[in-house]
Order: sequence, then C-alpha cells, then structure tokens
Amino acid sequence: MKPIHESLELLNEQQRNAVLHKGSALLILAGAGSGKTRVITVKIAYLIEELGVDPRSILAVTFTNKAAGEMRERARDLSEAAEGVVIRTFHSFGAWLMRRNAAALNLSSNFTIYDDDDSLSLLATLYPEKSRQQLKQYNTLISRAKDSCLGPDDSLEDISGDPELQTVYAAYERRLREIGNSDFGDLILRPIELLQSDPAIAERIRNRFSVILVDEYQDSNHAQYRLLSELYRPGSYICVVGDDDQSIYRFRGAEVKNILNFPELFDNTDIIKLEQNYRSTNPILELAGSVVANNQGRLGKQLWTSREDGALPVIARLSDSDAEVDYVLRLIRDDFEGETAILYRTNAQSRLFETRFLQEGIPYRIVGTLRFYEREEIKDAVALLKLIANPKDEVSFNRIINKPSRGIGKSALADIKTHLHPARGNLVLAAEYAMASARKRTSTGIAAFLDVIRGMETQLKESGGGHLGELINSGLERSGLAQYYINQDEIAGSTKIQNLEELVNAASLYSPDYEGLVEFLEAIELDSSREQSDEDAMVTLITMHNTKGLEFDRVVITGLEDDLFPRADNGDPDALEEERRLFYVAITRARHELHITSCASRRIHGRIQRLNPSRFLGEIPGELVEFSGRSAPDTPGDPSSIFSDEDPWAAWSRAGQGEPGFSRHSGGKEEDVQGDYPRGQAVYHDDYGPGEVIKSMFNGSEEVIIVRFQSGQTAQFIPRFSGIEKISSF
DNA sequence: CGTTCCATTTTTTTT
DNA sequence: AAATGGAACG
Repeated sequence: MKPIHESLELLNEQQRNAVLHKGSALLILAGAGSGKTRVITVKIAYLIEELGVDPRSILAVTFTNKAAGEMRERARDLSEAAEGVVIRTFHSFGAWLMRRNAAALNLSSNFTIYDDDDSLSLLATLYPEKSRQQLKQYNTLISRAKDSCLGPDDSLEDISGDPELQTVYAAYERRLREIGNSDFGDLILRPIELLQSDPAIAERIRNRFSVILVDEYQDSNHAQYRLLSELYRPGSYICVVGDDDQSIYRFRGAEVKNILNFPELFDNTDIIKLEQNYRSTNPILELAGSVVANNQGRLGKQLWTSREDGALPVIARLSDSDAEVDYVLRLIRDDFEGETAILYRTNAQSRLFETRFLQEGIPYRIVGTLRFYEREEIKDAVALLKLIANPKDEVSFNRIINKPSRGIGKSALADIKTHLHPARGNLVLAAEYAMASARKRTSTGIAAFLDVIRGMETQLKESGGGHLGELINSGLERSGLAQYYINQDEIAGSTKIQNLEELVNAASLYSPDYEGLVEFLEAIELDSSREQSDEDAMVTLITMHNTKGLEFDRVVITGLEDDLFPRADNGDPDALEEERRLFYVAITRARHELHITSCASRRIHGRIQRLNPSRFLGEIPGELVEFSGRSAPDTPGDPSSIFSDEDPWAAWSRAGQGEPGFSRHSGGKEEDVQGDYPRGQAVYHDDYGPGEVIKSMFNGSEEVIIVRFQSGQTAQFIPRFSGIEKISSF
C-alpha cells in the first residue's frame, strides 16, 4: 500500500485542494472524467490516515450499489482502515438506519421492501376497479410526493392537480403501514422522521457521523437533501460532489437546485471546480461541450484535456435498425484494443443487438435490462420468502396463494380476508381459519398452501448448516412452482427454471435463518442491477442512464432519432434539456473513439416507422464530426435511396454546418394510402358510436385506421377485426 | 374456477 | 412485439 503522500502527489492542484480542504462544507463541481471518485477515495484515506478520523464516523453516500462497491474497493486499496467507513447508497443507508431503529419507528425489524411493482399490486388490491394504467400513474405520483418529502396530509398541488391523489395516497400509505413493509420512498422518509421525532436517537446518529461525503449530488431529490440536513450538525463536515450538466434523474424527483443552492443551505461553503478531464480525447470533449452549450441555466464549466490527439467522432446515418446492428458488428470485428459499449435510450433497443450477438457468437455483457428480479418466476419465489419474513404481506400473499392453481379464486380469497384478525393481520393464519367454512376444493387448496408455508418455516427454524438457497429450493418444490415452470419452459421454450436456479445460487451466500433471509431480501430489492456477464466480453450493452460514472474505450450511441432520443414529448423545455444532458453524459463516457448512429426507420410497437434524425444532431457543428456513408459500411448497394429526395442529411451536408432546423421529412411520417377506409370516411362503432376516419395506413397488407368519434375520443382499429361499419354520413 | 381468445393499447429512464 | 382487460367457454 502506498503512503498517502504519494497518492496526493499524483493529484492536480484542484484535486489536492479538495482532498486537503478543512472547514465545515465543501461543494466540488466536478466535470465528467475529472477524477472525482479518486478525490473522494483519497479524501477518505487522508481523513483516516493523516487526520486520525475514526473510519466509523465517516459516511459516504453514492448513487448506485455499483458505485458504492467501487468506492469501497478503491478506498480500501488506499487505506485498510477504510473498511470501517459506511459506504452506501441513500436507500441502503436508509434501510440500515431503519433496521437498527425499527422499534422507534413502530416497525418490525424484519420488514421487507416493496419495489415499484409491489406498490402497484398494493394499489390494485385497494382499487380493483381502476385500470392498471391509472394505478401506475398514481404510483408514480405517490413516489414523486415521497421524493419531495410530502405525506398524504400535505398539499400535493405541486405534484398533480388530480383531486383524488390525496385519497389514494392516504389509503396506500395506511395499508402499507398496516402491512408493516416499506417502499423506496420510505427508505428516505422514515429515517428523516426518526431523526426529527426521537431526540435521543437523533443525537446518537448525528454524533456518530461527523463526516458526510456525497457523490452524484446533482441527482439527489428533496427528501435526500432533507435527510442530509437532519444528519448534519454544527461541527460536522459535509462534502458533496456533483455536476449540474450530468443531472439526468429529474423524472425521479432529482433537483438540480440542491447543488445550486448548496452554498446557501450549508454555512461557510467552499467551492472547488475540477475541470481537467483525464478520460477523453480532445475531439470527444469538444463535441460534448458543443452539445451541452445548448442548455440554459447551467453553472458553466469548461472541460479541457492535455490530450490533443484523437479521431473525430463519427456520425453514421443508417437505413434501419438492422443496418445499425450491422454497423456495430463491423466495428466490433475491426481490430480495436479495448472495450466497446453500445448505448441506447430504452432497454427495448438492446434486443436486436442481443439476438444478433448470440447468433454470431459474440460474447457480450448486458447491464440492467429486463431486470432479473422483476421476472415473473423470480418474483414468485421471492414472494414466498417475503411472506415467510412478514405474514402480513398482502401483496406477496395474493401473488402466490393460488399459484400454481389450487382452486382458490376471487371469492375464496375474499373469504380469507374476512378472517383477518384486525390487529395482527396475519394472512397465513386467516387462510387457516377460513378453511373450516370453505368448500372442499378450496380447503384442500388452502391446506396445500399452508403445507408449503409451514414446511418452509420449520426448515428455517431447524436449519443447521446449509444455506438459504435450500430454503428456496424446497419452497419451489413443495409449492409445485418448480413443476409449473418446468412445464412452461417446455411449452414456451423459456428458461425460467434456469433463472430460478440462478436465484438459488444468489441465495446460497446467505445463512439459512431469519437474519439471512431478511438480509437477502434487502439485497435483492436494493441492488437489482445484476449484470449478466460473459467474463471475456469486450462489448457492453447498456442504457445511457446506467453509464453514469462508467467509462469505455469506445462508445457507440445508438438511436439518435426524434421521438426516441430526445424523447421529450410534451414540449417541456426542461425535459428537453435533461435529454440533452443525457446525451452529454453518453458522449463523455468515451475514452478514445465515439460513434453516433441514427436510423431512418425503425420498428416501433411492431410497426415500421419512419423517423427524423434527432434534433441533437442538428445542433452539432459539422466540423466537429466525420460522416460515415449513408448506409451500413458493408452494404455496397444503396438501401438509403428511398430517402433520396428529401434526405435531411443531404441538406445538412450541403449546408456544411449543423444549422438548426435543417429540412426534415415533410409533414406526417406516413403517407395515407388508399384503402377501404380512406380519410374522411364516416364509420360507426358499437361502443364508440359514429365517427370519421382521420388517418389510414397499412401494416403490411393490413389496413389500420384511426377514427375520431363524435364523442371527441380517438381510437385505432383494424377494420377487418373490429366491428366497425361504414356509414354514409352523420 | 380456470383457460383461451380477442381487440386494443403501449411514459422511457431507476433507487 | 408484448401487455392488458374483457368475454366466452368448458
């Protein structure tokens, strides 16, 4: 291990100032690739080794578990004592506080955490008559309220104008507390509550953490700021690191103003800017700078590098998403030293790449996507565990009581709920009581279900040796879920059993007792970012959001098409700026080489659609980039000829510069084609009544029409299937 | 009660 | 392409 002085000497002046800074509050404005993780880790080591700070009194908060893991490792490399530092994400720190002080919060210490999907299910049990879509909206609004530190009794006007939100939120919150579990928002809110309501505990916690370090502060939300300010007391030291240009989580309640107002909120704040970039070549940085310069309301930083070398970023205009995959494949097959990352805006875009990579035998790593723990079979198995941990967990109970089918339907379920002890709320017991009055089919089903639960409970109590994976295994066997999914796999060719085995593997690291169970459940709820990786993969598939904090030798940013990226739909200028920051983040991930692709058409919702090039491309000065051919590099023909006349790229190239507002595809994206139901045709629909065709198009040979009805509603139909009739007029 | 079929619709990003 | 929610059927 190097002495701390050596690490300090390797830093530039600003970085060193940040490490050595003393005082009460420090704001580090750190541009992309300016070595901020390095600064934080060296600072941790410096505090411990040079200033003699007790590692246990240092709290370091990061944004993702991945970042936390990396920070832990790097800090430990610098100082063994850094082992004792509490390095966690906001949420995992919140959960940590809650478990240790569960009693004060009126919680059982084995409470489990509901993810978004679970919250939605809870809402569905409260409002069975509402549509899934509606409930999803309420779910997001409730999360947003919690992000802003608002309870069901506070004014929610800033969140939404929906008058019903208050009621829904209140009902949700009450039920969640009855069950005794918590959602993501609670992991921040309840610790705040704890610090505000219990002076003794608050005092203890504040005394423990005299140094608070926060990474990615630009993506903290109001509640997280409140938590920090509750933890902070005069005499403590707080240091936050962030970059206003990299704020990309506004949709989750992140407030850039947290970073902008930091100096006013914490007394005697010093500010240090880190502007030297150590990651990227100059052409890449220049492009990044020109992109983000289009945003208003930024603090303004100028990144620079001493590396003058490097190729110009390449923009490739491609005919469709297949050509995009071809383009990427060709890049990968070039001899290139280093790792390549394929970036996209939405997870769905990864599929085309995945299938081709599998076909071609290219090892790849995929981060995030179709998150493992959100898969049906995994959620089923986890529901079994959650119900063991907390038998009041209605969401988990509903999920598995009748899976596989045990003859317990809607009415039987309702009957079980009537046997609930109002105070205890134990659903397993309620099911047992309900058996007596139930009809035979149902009571046999309940008996089978109780067998599963009791069997698992016994196993948990008696377990000597072994591991938690065995509990899952026997639960799956006993419940019949194992067989159920074996059958499904055979019919559908899926790999659900494989996934379940993977879950068992993950659980095998935990001890087969209640502590192990609770630990495991917390780990999987908070760290859903399991990456499926091939060890020697030189290609990574990842969303732009997930690249935060990462870097790659070569980056390909795909799908630069309007409506896909930027996605800004409602004309909200702030949303557009956020998308632009996301573009900035994506660009600055690249060390040596950068490619940007844009397709003229792409399959969306199963239908091929023409797309305009992203408006972001129009903002790029032509001399900062190089253009790749108009088609996939290895396709000699000219598949792009279909764009010949109004090719906006031609216009752009002619202009030489990226003039904003270069020509786009004219008007509508698809021409109306003459079908049986031309525009203007009057029609009648049994449910909607009379209406008029406002758009007609073809999906293959299938005619699809959009109708505006007299009621004002619009809807889309396939005339051949729906009972829609032509009428003369109305 | 459970399954299958049909018409219709689809906010994307994540702790 | 995939999900949702209703209806129809066994």
